[in-house]
Parts: sequence; C-alpha cells; structure tokens
Amino acid sequence: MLDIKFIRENKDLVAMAAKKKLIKFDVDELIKADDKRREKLAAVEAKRAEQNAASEKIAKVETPQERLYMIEQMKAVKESLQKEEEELKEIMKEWQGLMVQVPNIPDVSVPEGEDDGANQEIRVWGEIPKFKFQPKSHTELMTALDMADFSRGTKVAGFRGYFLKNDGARLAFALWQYVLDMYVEKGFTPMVVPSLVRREPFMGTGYLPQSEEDLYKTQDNDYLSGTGEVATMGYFMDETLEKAQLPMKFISFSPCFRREAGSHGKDTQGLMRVHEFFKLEQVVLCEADHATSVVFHEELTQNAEQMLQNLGLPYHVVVNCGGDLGLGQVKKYDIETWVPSENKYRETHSSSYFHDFQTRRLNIRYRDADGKLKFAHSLNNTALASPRILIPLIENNQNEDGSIRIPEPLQRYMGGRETIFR
RNA sequence: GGAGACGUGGCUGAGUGGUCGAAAGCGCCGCACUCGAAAUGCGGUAUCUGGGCAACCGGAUCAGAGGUUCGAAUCCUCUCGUCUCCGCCA
Repeated sequence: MLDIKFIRENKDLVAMAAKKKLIKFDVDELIKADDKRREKLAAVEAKRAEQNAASEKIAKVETPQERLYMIEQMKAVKESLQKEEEELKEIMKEWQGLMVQVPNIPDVSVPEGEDDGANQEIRVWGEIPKFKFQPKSHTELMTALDMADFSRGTKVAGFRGYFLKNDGARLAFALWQYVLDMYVEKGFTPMVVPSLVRREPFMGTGYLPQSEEDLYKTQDNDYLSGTGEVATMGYFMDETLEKAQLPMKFISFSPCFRREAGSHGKDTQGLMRVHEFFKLEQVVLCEADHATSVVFHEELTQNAEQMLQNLGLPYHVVVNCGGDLGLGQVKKYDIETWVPSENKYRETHSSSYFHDFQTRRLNIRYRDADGKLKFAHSLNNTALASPRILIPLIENNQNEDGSIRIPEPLQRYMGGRETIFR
C-alpha cells in the first residue's frame, strides 16, 4: 500500500508504475474515490462536532423540560448523521478496495518488459559443466538411487506429490542444517514460523487479495502460506519498534504450500514445481531509507550467491523486468541455477525489496531518532528452497555411472561421505 | 468439545451511561536542590487524521466489528485473543 497523499501528489508516477508492471489500475478512479471520501468525511466530522457539543450541553442542563427539548432536537441531527455515516461507509469500502490494488513504484533500474523473457542477466558465476556423456535428469538419478519416489508420491499425495527417501531425505536435512548454520553465523535470527496463517498477514504482505487462487484455504478461513515471509512479517504486525532494534534479519524455516493454479501444464515431472516444500527464507526489516534498502537487497542476494558458490553450483543473476514484478516489489533479482537436463538456468532464489509497501499494510513502525514514527522497510530472499535445490545439486554433480558427488560443505552432514552411489 | 472469568495508555491498575483520552503509581524526559549522584520537589509525557505559517481548533481510537442511546471504556450481539476448571489428544 502507498500513502494516499503520495499517490495524489504523484499520480503520473503511479500510473507509470502500473503500466510498467502490466497491472491494470486506474489512478484517476482512485483520486475520484478519494475526493468523495474527503468530502464526505469532512461533512460527517462537522456533524459529529455538532453532536458532541450538544451532548455536552445536555449533560449540564438543569431543568428536565429543557433537557427533553434538546434531546428531541438532537434526534434529527442523529438521523442525518447516521445517513451520512452510512454513505461514508460505502465510499470507504470502494476506496479501500482500490487502495490495496495500487502497485508500488518500481525502481528506475528495472527494465521494461512483459514477462520473465525480458529479464536481464546481470551476473554469471561458475562453469557450465561439460559432460562426456548424456546427463540424466534428477528424476532419473534420484529414482535409480532410491532417493525419491514419484509414483508413490502421486499415489499418496496426488498430482505433484513426492517422497524423499534415504540419501534424498538426508541430503535435504544436510542442506537445511548447512544453510541454517551459515546464516546464524552471519547474524540472522533463526526462526521456525507458522505456515497456517490468518488472513491479515497475507493482506499485509500483498499476497491477498490478488493471489487468492494460488493459496490453500482451510475450513476455518486460514490460509496455508507459500513462503515463510508471510508469518515472519506478520510477527511484527501492529507493533512499534525502536530504531536501535533495526536492522533485524531473520532466517525463517517453514513448510510451504502452493496451489500452482496458473501453471497446470508446467514442470509436471519431478521436484521443480511441487505443492508442498520447505524453505529457509531471509527476511529483513530496516530503517525507512532507500539507500539502506538497496544495500540490504544486494546483501541478501550476495548471501544466496555465496551458498551456491560454496556448493559449486553454476548460476546467473537476472534483474526482473517490470511485468515480472509483484504488486509491492520495487525491484527483484532472481537467481537461476544451472539445470543440465534442461540445458538452462532455472529459478532457485528470488530476492526483492518493498520499501514500506508491506509495513504500511502490516502497520509495522519504528520510532526514529527525531521521535517520529515511520514505517520500516522490508526485504526478503530465498535462502534455500528444498527440494527444488536438489535438482541442480544432483544433476550438476552426477557421474557417468549415475552416482552423485556430495559437495564438500555437505559431507559432514552426510556421514562424511563424498559420493552417493548404489 | 463443555463451563466460567477477562481484554483500559510504555507497564501496573482505577473507572458500570454524560464534564473520561481516561485517576493513581511505576517508567521516561525537563527543571530545581547538589561538587556530582541518590533521595526529594515542580512540570511534561499515546496514536492516527482534517484545517492553519504557527499558537491552536475539529474528528477518531479503552482488543476488533456491529447495535442500543441525544450521549458508550461503561449496556447488548458477534469475532479475535488470554486465563481457570473438565473432557480429548501428538
């Protein structure tokens, strides 16, 4: 959400933002609704002032006759006030409905473009492995080594279901442990956060109302979160922080659930796109300053890159184009890791910053040095999404005989072994 | 799942229909006293919002949403949350 004052003063900027993000949004409609809101609010407040003044008088009046007379008079005022309040309520509803659709302004450095095809590569790391044999897919490799079971996965859990077994399961735990350790060392606060989350944090983070169809909903009207970001941001909802507490960095672990409603035909095999997975997510709250946000954005991206480098996985970083940005994102980098069986990079991390878009919706403020309350800035990036990360990890480290080299940092979590083989 | 109690400012806690944005205490800030500190005394200490250069004036907020009333922290309904007892349970 943006400040309505800001929107009024920068309506061209907001219109451009919507255009760049390919989001259908009519600023003029909002301004009109806001004009109506302001006018009605002023009228209602004037009436309330009248009523308050009269009530005060009634309380002081001595004679019962006078009292009854004044009460009789106020009944008329009350009636017209109620009518106006009713109208105001309607106007507010329309206004709020529009306000939650206002896109955040993308950074000038965000390239124009419709979809991920227009994302621009900004960095490449690592050598793409040249196999002297036809590299196998992670599905083949893992099935052959009994690290995963996809047919029983679908038998039990339905479409996109999977089991991790044996070294597949161990490798997942090794990665969680390794990555958690790495972030704790960097000063991140580790958390295990809820996935079953109420509506408000989803509204606050910007997943609702826009992406309702991508979320699982329970019979109690809670939702299953697709990322630990939702609960982690919700943690400080409606709270006022001290400036000295900032920045705060969290590494949040949670199961993640995604309906993948809009991607039925895509990645139907294997671990690429599953309904249920686990994620360690980096979340940062920092002071309300663009330059600070930018510094942390680079830092969060760097953290993820460092992990990939330590594991020896080739990747590149792309800056996402306007059309590939979410409603609240100012700028986003995707890190895509090399997947040999597809002969291309696939997204494993997504790093973005929001300025105060989320914190305004969530009402997360802090007291600045001058005593003023400000909405904090928020950022997040994947630290590790598992099992998706197993795809590049396994495929890039495969040997001709179908065995898998275990990257050095993970070996201590895998019983000191260097290789997974039959 | 059943029965009951409760939700007030940074904290403790008073307030059961009108002068209550809210007593008192604690905390915090300023001033006085002091060489300094403690103690003491005096004063100040919520947020959002509309108008105004400002002083200031108006509106809203006592978990949240509705309702009754000329008037609600106070009465009624629902929701959320906390606590106690019983039941169930990894």
